[in-house]
Amino acid sequence: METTSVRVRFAPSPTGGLHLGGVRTALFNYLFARKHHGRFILRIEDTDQTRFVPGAEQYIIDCLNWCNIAPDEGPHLEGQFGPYRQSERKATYRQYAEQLISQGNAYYAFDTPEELENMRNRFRTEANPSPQYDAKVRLEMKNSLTMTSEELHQELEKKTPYVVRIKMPAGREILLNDMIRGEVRFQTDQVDDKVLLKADGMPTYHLAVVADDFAMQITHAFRGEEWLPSAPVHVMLWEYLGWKEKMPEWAHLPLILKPDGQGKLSKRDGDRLGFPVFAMDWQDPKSGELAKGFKEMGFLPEAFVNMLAMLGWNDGSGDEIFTLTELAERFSMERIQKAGAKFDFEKAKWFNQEWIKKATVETLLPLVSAKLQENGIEAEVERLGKIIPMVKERCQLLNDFVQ
RNA sequence: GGCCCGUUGGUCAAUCGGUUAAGACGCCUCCCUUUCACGGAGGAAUGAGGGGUUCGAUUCCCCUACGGGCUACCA
Repeated sequence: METTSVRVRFAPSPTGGLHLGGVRTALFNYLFARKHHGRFILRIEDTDQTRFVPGAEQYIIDCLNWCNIAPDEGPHLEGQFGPYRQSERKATYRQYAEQLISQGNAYYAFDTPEELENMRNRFRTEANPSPQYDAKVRLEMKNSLTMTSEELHQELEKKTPYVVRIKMPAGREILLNDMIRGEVRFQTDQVDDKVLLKADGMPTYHLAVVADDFAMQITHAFRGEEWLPSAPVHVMLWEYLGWKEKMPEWAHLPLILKPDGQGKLSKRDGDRLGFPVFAMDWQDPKSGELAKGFKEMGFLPEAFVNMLAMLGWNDGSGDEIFTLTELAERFSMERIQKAGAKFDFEKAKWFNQEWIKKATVETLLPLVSAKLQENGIEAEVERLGKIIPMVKERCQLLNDFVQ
């Protein structure tokens, strides 16, 4: 049946440059789709109007194209599951939020930011530094669970700003079967009543992923490990909305860590240690600040993608140099590492060197001559064609040809 | 603090109860080479700690330690 075919999505927010971890998530989605002859979808999660950055969406598409992992469906393509931009699906989210409210699985909350702050201050103790809006406190807050229906109608009538929160059930255990981690269990009492619909009418990530993964018939949902703690919210939503049988299989990918020290790799680490963390150059339209990309630094896309695939995954053979097609053939979620991996720029350069050695003069020639031109050097094609094979053995980066 | 995830050399990592615990990057030594690189031959370097289970644990279970993530009307 058609409906059982694999559909996966890469769902970034258009908030800036495309980070290594983001590209790798996209890559694993792509590889999985190719391996299973499925569809790879790009969905733009632009629900946070305050963080929206113009140009970021096109930039993401450009990065995927450069990496040769172009999506099959997306905002820039035809597709029967659109729109592929969440800002354009706004109406559907509200509809689901209202459905949840009428079912008693969600509620209106009128607490102002100040009131929330007060609540946190009031409940904050040494033992509980960050109090949550959960079953214990929701009955003390200003929401449709604590108001009479008259009060509720009044507030709604007055157009008082509100959010919609999920009502997490009490005393339940939620079991998540993660393709990488196996069974993960959560107690519903430990998770708070997350906001589903914001005061501006936009959904939060939580509502949007579930609604869209359902609408777009996503069969396997891969995302970074930072999402694991909110997975129980998503599972509850799939259940509340009555789609539990259609819930995708989850996989939470390990993080890419700083080469030194600890923690997630950030753009700052790249600046500090002298390597890029974005796929391509990214210029922030506001500050004008330019962040270097692997492409501009002289990486071949084949090498970049190869390197990323091997960061947290291997096929068990010990081989390391693979084309995208070979990767797709050998790829399996089960062989993805559970622990985060420290990024090693030296190893990344080695991958590039291997790919430069493998590359033919024909593929290198236009790239090298472009590099030379960037540096104001004009070179005859014929001469270049002779020089490249002589020097490519000693080049780690495309930029090394310039010297 | 709570919840969740993780832990094999400096780094990426193989091993799916029995191995002299692969391989790669980096590092070191030597060879090749006018230099660098490439290539070749070697070398140093690893199972966090403690309990179990088992004839036998890196591998399975528990505890501890350590690391990471989350704890927003951000994703």
